[in-house]
Amino acid sequence: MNRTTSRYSCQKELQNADLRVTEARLGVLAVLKQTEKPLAAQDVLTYLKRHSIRADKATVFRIINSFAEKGIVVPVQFNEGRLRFETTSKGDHHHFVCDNCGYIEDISDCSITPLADDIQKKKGVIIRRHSLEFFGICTGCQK
Amino acid sequence: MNRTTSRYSCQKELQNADLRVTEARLGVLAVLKQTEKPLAAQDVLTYLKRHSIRADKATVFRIINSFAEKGIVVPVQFNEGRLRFETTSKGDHHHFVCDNCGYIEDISDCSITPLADDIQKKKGVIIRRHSLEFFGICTGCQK
DNA sequence: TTAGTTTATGCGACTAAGTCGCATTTGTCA
DNA sequence: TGACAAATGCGACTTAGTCGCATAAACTAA
Repeated sequence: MNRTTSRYSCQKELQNADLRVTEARLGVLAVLKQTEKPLAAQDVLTYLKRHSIRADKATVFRIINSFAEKGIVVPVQFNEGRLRFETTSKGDHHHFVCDNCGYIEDISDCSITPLADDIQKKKGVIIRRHSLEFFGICTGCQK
Repeated sequence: MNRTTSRYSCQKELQNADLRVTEARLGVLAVLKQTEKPLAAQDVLTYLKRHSIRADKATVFRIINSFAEKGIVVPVQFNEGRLRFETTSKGDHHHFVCDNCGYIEDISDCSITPLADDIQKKKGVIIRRHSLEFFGICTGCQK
């Protein structure tokens, strides 16, 4: 576990977000921070169980929702019938999802910001967030 | 009901897609074609009931899935915990969704195709579809 | 037009994601 | 340390979506 997922740094992050520090919240934050791909609530729950952190399903959902409200995580969806979440600390990026094997790859070299600015000007709306996902076949599944 | 949602044109479209023509399918296709914004299965079901077209929930899901397989509709997701669908006849476009009132606006003057091409080349993946949604506050909710 | 085959549908049961209320426990701060 | 507010566990619940199976309807060819 590196600096950004240490217990201490997670603790500070929760406090900065005005959230009480609990075992469950530390665990949820840690797994979301140390995992590459966006996680569904069920994945988080499994991780917590494996690390002997007691937390109910409802609690995990409540924690994730509170993180989302505070802007610590954002929802991501891959047409799976459930939401995934990832930390905002990863910065603005997008995803490629393989339709065949579910492989997820981050796409970071693709800026949408100018497009968003353009839309804001033309339509008069305020854009706070966007989601861009590409679906197709990964290199492995092409063989 | 105009030319593109007439019973006859829907009938032809189903036949072209190699799908049997049934009342339920005609109804689902018609409502998806004549509605501006993407619809959830429940919305379709409500429309069918209102038009006295008898169709079970499972049937509607099966119909929508078969349409998606044939490329007649594509899934759209707004972080709602359910999928919406819209006809592909609307062409490549994206959406702005108001976080406050749920208002949906089509964004058509925003081309992602060059970006997708770029990613395909760089990463070696094949991109078949993408989804781009903007979330924020619509003009009405800013007042 | 009809008989026969294939496919779609209705029904009901089921799963999985996510929510909610309420009693209890835990974190925080004075 | 004690009081209060907030978080949690539990269980019931809702909603999206799926599945199997018997029946009904659509297509095909004669």
